[in-house]
Amino acid sequence: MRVRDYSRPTTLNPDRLFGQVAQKLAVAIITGAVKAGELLPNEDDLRSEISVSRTAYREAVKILTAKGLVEARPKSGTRAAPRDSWNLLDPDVLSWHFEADPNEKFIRDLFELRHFVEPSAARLAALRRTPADIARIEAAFRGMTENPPYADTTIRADLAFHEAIFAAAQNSTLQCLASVVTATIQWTLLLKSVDDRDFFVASLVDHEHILNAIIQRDGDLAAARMAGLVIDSLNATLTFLGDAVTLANLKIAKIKHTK
Amino acid sequence: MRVRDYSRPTTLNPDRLFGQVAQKLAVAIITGAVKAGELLPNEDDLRSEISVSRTAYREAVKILTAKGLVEARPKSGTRAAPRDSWNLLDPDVLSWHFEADPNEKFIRDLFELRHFVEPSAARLAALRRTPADIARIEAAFRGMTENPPYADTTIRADLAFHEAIFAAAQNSTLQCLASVVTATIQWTLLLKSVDDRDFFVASLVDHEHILNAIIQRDGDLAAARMAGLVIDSLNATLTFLGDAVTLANLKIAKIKHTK
DNA sequence: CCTGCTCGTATCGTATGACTTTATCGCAGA
DNA sequence: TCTGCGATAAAGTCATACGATACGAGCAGG
Repeated sequence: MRVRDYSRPTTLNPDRLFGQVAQKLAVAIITGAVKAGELLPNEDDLRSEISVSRTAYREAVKILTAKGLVEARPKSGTRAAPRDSWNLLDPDVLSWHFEADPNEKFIRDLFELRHFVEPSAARLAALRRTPADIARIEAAFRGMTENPPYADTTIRADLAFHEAIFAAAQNSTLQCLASVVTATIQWTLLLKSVDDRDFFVASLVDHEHILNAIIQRDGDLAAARMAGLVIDSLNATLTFLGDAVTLANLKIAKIKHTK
Repeated sequence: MRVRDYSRPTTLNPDRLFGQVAQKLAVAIITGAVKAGELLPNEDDLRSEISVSRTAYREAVKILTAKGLVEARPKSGTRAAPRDSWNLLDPDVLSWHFEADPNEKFIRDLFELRHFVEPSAARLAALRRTPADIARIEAAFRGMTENPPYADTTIRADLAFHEAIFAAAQNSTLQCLASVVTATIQWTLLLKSVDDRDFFVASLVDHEHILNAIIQRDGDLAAARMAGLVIDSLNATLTFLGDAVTLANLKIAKIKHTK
């Protein structure tokens, strides 16, 4: 899929071997290429894909185990785990989903969760923000206005805007959900009708309103406007999601966009 | 701390060597015994604690890396990561916190997040529940009423009650936050004034109200009553949290309780 | 023919030693 | 003082070996 991944490098150094193996296996599980049955036999995998040692393979499996994607039992083998035991909120698991065909239910679930959480985060941010928080949010907003609509720096600024709001909420556990928000934003960028200037401008206005509400310490307003922004994003995303979306469509869309 | 851990065995087979090492290291990081600096040198740890091979040690480190607790860089060493890069919502990370002194800010954060999320989950459950969901929630509720107040089975039923509600909400990503709820419940049991019959009875009534609201498909009511239950839990928990709580106090409290 | 026991095999867990890669730090030279 | 190169330390990778055990196949007995 080769989606530009804006998430900071968390676990999987893509240049490290075990990270590559982990991602490869993870994608195989997420796409459903490997169901909830046996994993590709150790040695077969080693031999066919890239010849890696048992060490690298096992460390990759340990990473997947830690994220709930596989269950290794002493002698029965290493099986892919059922979906409801995956740590779907793990940043790596979220980003691995970009390598698979878009799953409409999953994306809807993500937006639903975001819709529950991010307005609350905005409310807290309005009530608790420090001057430093304001500065950080404003800086991110400036990054969105001073760069071309869908440029790389603009997108990063957008993600930084939302992360800064979560940080301003001063709740360490809530902050872990910022990765859910950034994931939905990336899904929107990927799925919505491309080069949509109107959407961009409207989104910019939404962001400004949120920023102002936070500056004014108006928690309810910040929450309401954040909720509105989430709804708008979801709608923009769903324009594409209605049809059966596959990697093939997406590639076509991206090609159209670039040329 | 030796808290009875009610979370289902996720990653860390406690009988497996790498799991023990991972937990030991994780607790050292969470308690702050290891700051955001170097980890205990590889060989030292191997030699002093339990002599484990490099294999086991490295696999433990990989688990911690996957959960964001440590960052391993080729030459600079394996350092404990700053707290804001931990996956605090990971079930294992949550349960490892029970091995450390209670951190009031952290527990408040957990409750705050729960207060944002669980009422929404209850609302969705009321709107989307299937007959099977109802049966599951009812079974859990019966488990709470038909057993002695703070018995093991009762506590498990309590946790099952909340998990069943999340399941009924039919949102895979939301469901991952059920572990946050179960963690707060365990913190409550650990911290509140023990053998508090009044609290138990009141809690039982709250649970019944929530169950009825879900049966009646009244989303708003279910959400409101769930919010109330969360607030009550928090208050019961904070009666103890006001003072400086240490493992020592807790042990005393538990001893008092048992004799 | 069916049941049950035993043994072999596959696979994970653990251990060990050696070699490679990479990034940091310090030294030397400009 | 600044620059750059090399020594070095730690993680990463590989190969190999052995132990333990769950599962299944095959054999023996009813």
